[in-house]
Amino acid sequence: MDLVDEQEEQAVFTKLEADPAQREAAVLAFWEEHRVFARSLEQRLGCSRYVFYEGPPTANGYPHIGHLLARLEKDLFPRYHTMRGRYVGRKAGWDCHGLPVELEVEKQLGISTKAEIERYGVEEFVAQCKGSVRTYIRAWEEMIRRLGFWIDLDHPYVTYHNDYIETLWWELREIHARGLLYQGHKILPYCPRCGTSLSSHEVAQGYQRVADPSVFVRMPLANDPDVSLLVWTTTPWTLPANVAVAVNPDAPYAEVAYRGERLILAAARVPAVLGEEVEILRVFPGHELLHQHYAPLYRLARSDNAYQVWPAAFVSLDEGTGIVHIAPAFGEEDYDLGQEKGLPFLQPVDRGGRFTDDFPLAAGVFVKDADPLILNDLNQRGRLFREETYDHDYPFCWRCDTPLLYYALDSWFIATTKIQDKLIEENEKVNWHPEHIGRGRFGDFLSSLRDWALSRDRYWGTPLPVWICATCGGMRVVGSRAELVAHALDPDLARAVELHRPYVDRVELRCPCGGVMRRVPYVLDTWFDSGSMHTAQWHYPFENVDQFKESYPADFISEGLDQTRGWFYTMLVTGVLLHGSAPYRNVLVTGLGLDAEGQKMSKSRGNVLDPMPIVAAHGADAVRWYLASESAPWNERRYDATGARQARFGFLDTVRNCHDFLSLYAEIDGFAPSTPVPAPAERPALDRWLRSRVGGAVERVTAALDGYDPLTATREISELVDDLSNWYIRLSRPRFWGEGLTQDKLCAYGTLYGALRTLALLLAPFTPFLAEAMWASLRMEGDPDSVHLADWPEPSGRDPSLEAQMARVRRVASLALGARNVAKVKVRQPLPTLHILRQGGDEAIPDELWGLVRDEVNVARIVLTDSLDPYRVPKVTPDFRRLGPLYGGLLPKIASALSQADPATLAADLASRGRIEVRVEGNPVVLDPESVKVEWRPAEGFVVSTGPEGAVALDLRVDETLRAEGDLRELVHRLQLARKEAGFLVTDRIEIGYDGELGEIFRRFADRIRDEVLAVAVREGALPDAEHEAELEVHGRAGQVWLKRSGEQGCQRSR
RNA sequence: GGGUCCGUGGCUCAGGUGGUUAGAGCGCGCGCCUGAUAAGCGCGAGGUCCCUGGUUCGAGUCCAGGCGGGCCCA
Repeated sequence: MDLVDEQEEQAVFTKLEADPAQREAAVLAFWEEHRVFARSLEQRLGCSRYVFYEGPPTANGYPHIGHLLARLEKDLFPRYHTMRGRYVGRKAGWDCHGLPVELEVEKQLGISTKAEIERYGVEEFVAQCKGSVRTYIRAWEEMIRRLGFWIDLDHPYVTYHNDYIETLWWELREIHARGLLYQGHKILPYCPRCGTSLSSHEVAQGYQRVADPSVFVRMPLANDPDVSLLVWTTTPWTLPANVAVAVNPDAPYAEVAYRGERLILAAARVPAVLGEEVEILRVFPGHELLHQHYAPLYRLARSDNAYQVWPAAFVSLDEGTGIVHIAPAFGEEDYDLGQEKGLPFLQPVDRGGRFTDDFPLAAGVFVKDADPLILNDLNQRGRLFREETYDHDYPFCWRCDTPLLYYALDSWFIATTKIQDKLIEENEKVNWHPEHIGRGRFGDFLSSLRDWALSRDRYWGTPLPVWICATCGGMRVVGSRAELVAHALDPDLARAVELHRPYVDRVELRCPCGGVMRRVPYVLDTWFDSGSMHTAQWHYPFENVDQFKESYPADFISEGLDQTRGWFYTMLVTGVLLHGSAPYRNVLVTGLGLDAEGQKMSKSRGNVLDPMPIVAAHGADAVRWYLASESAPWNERRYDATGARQARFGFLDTVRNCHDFLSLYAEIDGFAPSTPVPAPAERPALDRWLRSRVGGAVERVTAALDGYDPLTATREISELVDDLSNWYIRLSRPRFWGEGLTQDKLCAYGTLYGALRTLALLLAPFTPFLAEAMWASLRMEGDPDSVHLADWPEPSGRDPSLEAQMARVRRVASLALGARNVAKVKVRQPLPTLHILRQGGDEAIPDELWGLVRDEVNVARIVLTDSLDPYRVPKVTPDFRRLGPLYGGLLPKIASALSQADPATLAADLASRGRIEVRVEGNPVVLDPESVKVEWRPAEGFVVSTGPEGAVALDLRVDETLRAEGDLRELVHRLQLARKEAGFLVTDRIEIGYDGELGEIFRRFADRIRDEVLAVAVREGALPDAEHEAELEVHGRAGQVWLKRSGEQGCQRSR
C-alpha cells in the first residue's frame, strides 16, 4: 500500500487498514521512502527554533514500557511545535560509559572484581564494553523507530566518542581554570564490590530499608573502671576502628545505677534507653567528661591521643546515648573530628570491604558479615550492654546492590558548593511541570548541596584529564587533543590515541620542571558525560559554534522523575558552570512505571513489561494514546496490557470508523475533496455546530499543549471524536442515503470532510500513524503529502451559543430515549408528543435543532411546557418514622385519609401553602412538608424522565396512524435484515413478493416500502425464481416474503 | 526524622478560584439500533470521596493532626 497517489491525481478516499500492524508498517515505509522526518525539519529551516535536548538512554539494557512515557513526551511536543512552525532539531544521544556497562560485561564474562578485570586485560575489557553498548543501542533504535519516535538516529551524540570526550576535557579545564576542580581526601560512600566511590546523586538512587543491629557497648573509664560510658552504634563493624568518643559539652549527663552497675549517658536519654528501673546518682555537664580516657574495645591504636572523650557539636540527644562512637575512617563527622583533634586514623578494612590482618578476629571477613563475630566477642568480654535491631534506610550500590561503606578516600571534586547560590537562582527560572518538583524535591536538593565527587576508580569512562609530575608534583588539566599533543613526550601517540583507558594512560607529558607527567588513574562519574550534552553534543568549542549558540538553552526536556538527582541536576551544574545559566527552560517530568502490583519496574526486580508484543498486537498508536490519555505525565502509573487494547478498540477504531463512513459514501457518490460544497455559513445547523465544535477543540487542545498538559489535550480530542461519531454522524446518516449529490448532502460531505481533516491534524502528534493514514486518504491537491508536514490548525467557525443550544438539545434527546427505555417502547415505534420542561434559552433554540430531537427520539411533535404536572400524578404518604411517635394508633387512619384525598390537590397545597390538611375521624390534621413524602408517578399513558439537567414527559398513546407507521418501520427493518441475510449489496435493486397477513402493510405502504428497501417491484404472491425466502411476523401479523435481485442493479453506484 | 506526591465505585483515572442528585472509560447487568454492521447507541446497578477534628450557611475541594502507599533526602 502506498500512501501517496504518485500521479497527483484527484485523491480518492480509501478505507483505512484495520489491522494496526499493517497500517503502521505501511506508514513507516512511507516515512522512510519519502524522508518525511528530514523534510519536516528542512521545511522549517530558518524558522524560530524550539530547542529540544535528548536525555541519552543508558545503553546498558533493553528498553521497557516504563521508558516509553518520557519518550512519548519527547516525540509529542517536538511534533506539535514543528506543526506550529518552529524548527525542532532532535539529535539522538547515547549514554555509553560507566559502571552499569562494566557490570553488564562483568556478568557476561562471569567475573566480579577489579582484580579479575585486570587479569582479563583492561584493553579487551574496554572493547567488550564498547560492544555491549552497541548491542543495546540497536535494540533501542528498533523500539524508537517502531513507536514512531522521531529523532535523528543517524547523527547521534555518543558519549564514548573521542570528540565528545574532548569537549568534556575542555569543560574540566574551564572548571579548573576557575579554581573549582580539586583533589580531596574525604569520607565517601564506597562500593566495595565495584571498588569505587559514588557521588551523592548516585547514592540517592539506592536507599533500601533494612534491619541493622542497634548496639550499646560499655567503655569503662580508665580512672574508675566501675563506671562505664554507654555508647551506641548501628555499625558494630566500625567498633574496632574506634579511637574516641564524643559528647555534647553543654548538655547534662547522668551517672546512674542500673541493675548493679554504674553507667554514664546523656540525662535526656536515660528514660528512652534504660526505662524506669534506674537510679540517677548525679547529673553534670558534658564538659566534665572531656579528656577522660576509657578502656578501648580493641586496642588497635597505639597513640596516647587515642581513647578519650572529645566535644562535638554534632552529638544528638534524639537517639543513642549522647555519647558517640568515633571512627575517623568510616564517617564524615568522625573524620573531620579526627583531623581537628589529631586522632589516630585506623583503617582495618581493605578496598574489598574485608577486615585486614590488623584485626585478626575477623581478618578476611566482609565487614557486614563480621557483625556477629564482633558482637559475640564483646558479649563474652562483658562489653556488650544491649543488642537490638533497628529498621532504617541504608544506601546500597545503585547497580550491584552491595551495601555501601563510608570510607576515607582520595577523590577529585567539583566545588559545586561554591556556585550553590547561582544554581538556586537559575533553577528558579526553570518552568517545571509539575511545578512542585522544582521547588520541592529539586530545590531541596540544591539547598543541601555537596561538592561533586567526580572521580571513579574504574575503567570504562571518560578519563580524568589530569596529569601529575612524578618529580615536582605539578599538575596539568588537559583541555584538548591539541594540548595533549603539544606536551606529549610522544606526539604521534598523542595524536592518534583513543581517549580511553588503557590507551590514554600511555601518553606521558613533559613537565615544565623537566619531569615526566603521568595521568591519574581515574575516570569520570558518567553523569558528567550526559550532564554535559548541551555542549558536548556539538563538539563545542572545537566545532559547530553557531549550532551550539542557537541551541542553548533547551526550550524543552522531559525525563523520568528518577532523573531529578541525575540528569536534571548534572545538566544544571555543568550548564551554570560553563555558560552561566540553566540549560533548560521547560521540564516535563514523567512518573515512574510500576507493574500491575504497584512495584517499581526495574531490571533488577525482573518485573519489566516488554512493550514490543503489545505494540505488535495493538499498534504503536494504541500504546501512545494509552500513555498520553491515561493520566497526567508525572503521575506514577501501573501498566497493564489491557490499556493499549482499550485505546485501540475504544478510541482509534472509532476514529477509523468515522473516516471509513465518509469514504464509504464518498465512493458511492463520487464525492472528492475538490467537489464544490456550500459555504459553511449556508449549511444546516448540525453542520455549523460540528464546525464550531471542532474549532473549540482546536482552541482547547492548543492551549493544553502550550501548557504542557497532554492529558487535557487527549481528553478534548476524545470528546470531539465522541461528538463526531455519536452525534454528528449518527444523526447525519440519512442525509447520505438519498440518491445524488443534493445540496444537503454536499453540506454534510463538506462538513464531515473538514472535521476529519482537522482531526487528523490534531491527532498527528499523538497517534502519528493513524493521523498519517487518514491524511493520505483525505488530503487534497496542494496539501503536503504528509500530515506531519502540515501546519497546526487554526480555530475557526466558533459559534458558542449554537454549541450551548446543541448541548441542551442532546440532553433532551438523552432524557427522552431514557424515557422510551423505561417504557420499553422501541424507537421504531413513532410516538405522538414529547413534552419538555422549559428552561431558560429554550425559546431561542431554532426548530431545526428541535427537529433533530424529533427524528432521534421518533416523535411526531415536540412541545415546550412550564409544568410536567399534567403528565404525572403525585402520591402523598405520611412519613411513618416521623409521625408515629406523634399520632400513634391514629397514623393508619391518617394514611388512609391521605390516600383517599385528591393527590393533585394535596401536592398543590403543599407547594403553595406549605401545609396540607386532612380530616380524620372528624378532626382536622395538619401536616407540614417534612411529615409527608411525595412521590411522582407518570400519568397513565405517559412516562416522565428527570435528571439534573432537565425533565421531559413522553406521551405513549399511540393512535391508529402511528401504529401503522410503526408497523411499516418494523416491516422495513425485517426486509432490510432479509436483504442482508440474502447477501445482497447495499446498492442492489430487488423485487419482492409477499403473502399472508403482512399483505395489509404492504398494500397500505407499497410506495414507501419500495423506496426504503430499493425495490423495483412489490407484488402479492410468491416469486418463482426467488433468491431468498423468509417467514416474518410484524406485531402479530405473520406472512411470507420472497426476494430476488432485479436486472437493474446498483443504479446508484453506476451513476 | 525531613521534603514531596498520592489515597474518589471491581479496575484505570478526572474532578480551576469550596456551591444543586461526585463524573469518565473499561468491566458487569438490561435493553435499543441494524443502509458505519466482527460496527453504533441508551439505561441501570455499583462510591463511608482513607480517618479524625476544625473553618464555613455549605468541604471530595480549604486548615490541622493521623493512617496507608510511592518517590526523594537525611
